[in-house]
Amino acid sequence: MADGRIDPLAPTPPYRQIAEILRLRIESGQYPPDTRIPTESELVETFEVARTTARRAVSVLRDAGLVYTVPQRGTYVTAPAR
Amino acid sequence: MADGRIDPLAPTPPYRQIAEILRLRIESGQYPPDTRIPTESELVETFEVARTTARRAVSVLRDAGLVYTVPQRGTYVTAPAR
DNA sequence: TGATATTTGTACGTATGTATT
DNA sequence: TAATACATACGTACAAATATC
Repeated sequence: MADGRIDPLAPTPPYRQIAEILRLRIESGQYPPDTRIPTESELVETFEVARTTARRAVSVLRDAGLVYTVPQRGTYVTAPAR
Repeated sequence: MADGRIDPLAPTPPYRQIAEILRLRIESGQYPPDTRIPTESELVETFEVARTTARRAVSVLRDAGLVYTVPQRGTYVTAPAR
């Protein structure tokens, strides 16, 4: 599940699969620092999950310090410390 | 809202109010280390909130390291480092 | 000025799975 | 065989702030 799709039946729950996919995109530079990652609605459409699940995936990245969320704006990739 | 009840209309959301109440109980010794705090169902009944909200309150304490959850057992007060 | 759309925040209810007691 | 308890997921609704027209 290296990219694009998740497996709803896999032992790893969808929210973690999505978090992992997004994490890979961040670390690969596909989502550069301070750029916005997909909105919750976009994640819902892309991965065909409920918004709750999409939000939870994002919260994993936020807890990990990989992204930061600006209310009413979006979620952005954390710029590395310099 | 020092104890017992929450205000669903207060600017501080219910899940944070509940977390704060539980935190006060822990820090006051009402819930000693390694004892179990109320179950999700008990929190639902006590504070009259949805289970999701009760879970969320507990997750705040868990993230803060104040409690630890044992799946299928319950959530317990973290013993202080010695 | 006003209306609309977008996006996140919060909360509700419900269902199923899994593990323990 | 229940009953208990947490984990995950679904869908839904409304609020608040922002952006856009």
